[in-house]
Amino acid sequence: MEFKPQVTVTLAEVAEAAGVGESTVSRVLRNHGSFSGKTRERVMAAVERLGYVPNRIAGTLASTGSRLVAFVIPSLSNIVFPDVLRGASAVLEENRYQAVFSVTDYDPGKEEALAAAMLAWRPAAVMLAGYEHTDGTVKMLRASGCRVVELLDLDGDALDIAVGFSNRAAGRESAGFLLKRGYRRIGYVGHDLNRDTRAGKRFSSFCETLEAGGVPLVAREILAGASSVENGRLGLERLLARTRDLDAVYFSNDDMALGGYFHCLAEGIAIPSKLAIFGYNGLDIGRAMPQPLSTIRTPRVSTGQIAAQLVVANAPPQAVDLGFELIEGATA
Amino acid sequence: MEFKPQVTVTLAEVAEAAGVGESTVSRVLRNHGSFSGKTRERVMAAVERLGYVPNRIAGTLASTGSRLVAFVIPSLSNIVFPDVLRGASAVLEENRYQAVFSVTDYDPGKEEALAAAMLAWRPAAVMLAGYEHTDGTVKMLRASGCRVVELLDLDGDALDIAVGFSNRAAGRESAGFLLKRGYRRIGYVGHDLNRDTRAGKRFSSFCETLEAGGVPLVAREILAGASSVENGRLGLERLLARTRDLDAVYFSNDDMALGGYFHCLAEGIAIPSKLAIFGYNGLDIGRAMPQPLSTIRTPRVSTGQIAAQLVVANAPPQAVDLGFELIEGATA
DNA sequence: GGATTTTTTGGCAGCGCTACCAATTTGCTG
DNA sequence: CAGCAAATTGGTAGCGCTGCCAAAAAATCC
Repeated sequence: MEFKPQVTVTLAEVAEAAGVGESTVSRVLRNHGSFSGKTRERVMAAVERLGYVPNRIAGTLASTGSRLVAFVIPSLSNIVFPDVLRGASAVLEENRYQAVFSVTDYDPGKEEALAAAMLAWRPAAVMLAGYEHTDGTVKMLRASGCRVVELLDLDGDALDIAVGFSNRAAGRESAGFLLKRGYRRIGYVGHDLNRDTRAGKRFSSFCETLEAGGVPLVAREILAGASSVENGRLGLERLLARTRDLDAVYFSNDDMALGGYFHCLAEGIAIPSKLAIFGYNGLDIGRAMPQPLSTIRTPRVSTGQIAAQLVVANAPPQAVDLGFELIEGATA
Repeated sequence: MEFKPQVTVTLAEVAEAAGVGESTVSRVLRNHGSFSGKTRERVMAAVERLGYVPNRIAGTLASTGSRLVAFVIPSLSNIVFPDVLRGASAVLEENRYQAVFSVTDYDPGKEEALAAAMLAWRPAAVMLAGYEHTDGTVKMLRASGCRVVELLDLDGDALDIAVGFSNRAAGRESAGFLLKRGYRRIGYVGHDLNRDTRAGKRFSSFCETLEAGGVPLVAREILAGASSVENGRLGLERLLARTRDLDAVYFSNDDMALGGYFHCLAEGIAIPSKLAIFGYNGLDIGRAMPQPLSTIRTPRVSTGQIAAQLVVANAPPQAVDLGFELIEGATA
């Protein structure tokens, strides 16, 4: 079946079929400029009859500004990014923008290569996670002249637009909450921090806050892989095997925390009396647990929405703090 | 900062700077055709010096075939689709293809509109979920001449390429498993089936198999919203409130099943002795549960990978059955 | 060394569309 | 009905690149 035909109908053919000029067809189709109702009908009839689909590649090349928005994201496994994409894509679709994406696997070098590939499409904007980019990436983005949006981080200097919240503040508040609740032997279970720099920021400010409170972190278990339920479970198991008497554990993410929760369930460790658990992200899943997860709810979808809105509106450079919400839950 | 400059360096400028012709630069950059090592160096130096980024829009227009792959997916909340994108994007990136996507919210009308918008970019292929498309969508895709890949379903006739597995078979095997285990009062908790037609197919063949086994479905609870942990919990609660003595419940998805599991935990309902739970998808989370979830593991990532590989290789029309795996788990 | 063959190279016509400008038609005013 | 403004319309030059072809340069052969 579908092999090579590719019988492309062009604007010129529509114009001829409708008996009008090319520019008239173009104006009607974009609903831009003026034309009579009768002309409009003739053109639309021809479009319909020929099954014409405008060629946006050609249109973009001929005009200025592309209605493409490029996302260069670290991962699709970490639910954060699909959530951001979801928020953004709804807004973009409404405004007839098109989203393109690629995945860096938290590798700054790959980010640079992919950003370059993206720029080749001359997007209206490039959206990236956070502030940690190679010099090459920064230079390229600066030179490109296209809008740059850095997402989900506010601890640093934005290249252009930034939308998100402070991960440091999130770490700080998490620690403050645990301190306030009276926990004194606190541990940490996390995934690879070198790659996920936002998790790294949360962790370091968490530790600082604990120290400032006179209750430094007792132990940590950092797993090489990605954030996952399985790793959370494994991490807590290892941590507890090594360190006795912990009374609370901070997890780098809700899925990790859920894994820890499962471990406690399986081992009969009472939560929170014997061990408290605190997560990060505020996934829906945490609310459905028998004991709602204590965590920080982050504005993932709205980060995407706001970012997209700013791009569509061609807003001036700015940093938008969407904040986050500490959820007390029942696990800490 | 970044406001309007957009100082675009063009191929012609690079050619001039390198003291060679445009086509020579083009050949060097694409590593296509022949040129001497010395020329190569001169060109690369000029590219470097000017910070030239090729314009793929122009390149695509001038050449034939676009290296863009369009995904028209129902949702980004349902983890299935990020997983598919993940598998596909890795393969596409390796082959210098670019992924573009948009989200239909399980709305066939929106699918048609978005597919049309996608086609305007003249992609090499369009990837869609399943076989249920409007006549308009089908006609458009057929006429477009671009490759069409239908994902995650094999119960129907493919337009061109199909990659996935049979949802009917999955429903059948799930039912067969529960029957074999001796469950006799079986219920169902699911999300909106009109929208998610693949879940609908699983459900109907599940019911047929139960009936064939002489043990028809006892009760069902179908929630309006999307598949989620919260809805699973709520759904099971409602189902049990209405129908007593169920001994097993089939959920439309693992996250729904997890919600059901949480409900049982909270209510002290013993699993599986008092109530068995069976899911669908085989998410990682199911393996980390204190009692591993009984479910069907679907090849989500590899569906994306294979689909992308076939497109990149411009393979002939075919249907690829990736199968699925029934995981016995401990909840049923 | 001259004749061929092979490798490199540059020129230029589009790809399908939009932006700009000028030409034409229509509508109104007095 | 002339006279002018406003609304429509068509022509056409690119947008930046690739593909084709022919010219030029280098390599090979007898």
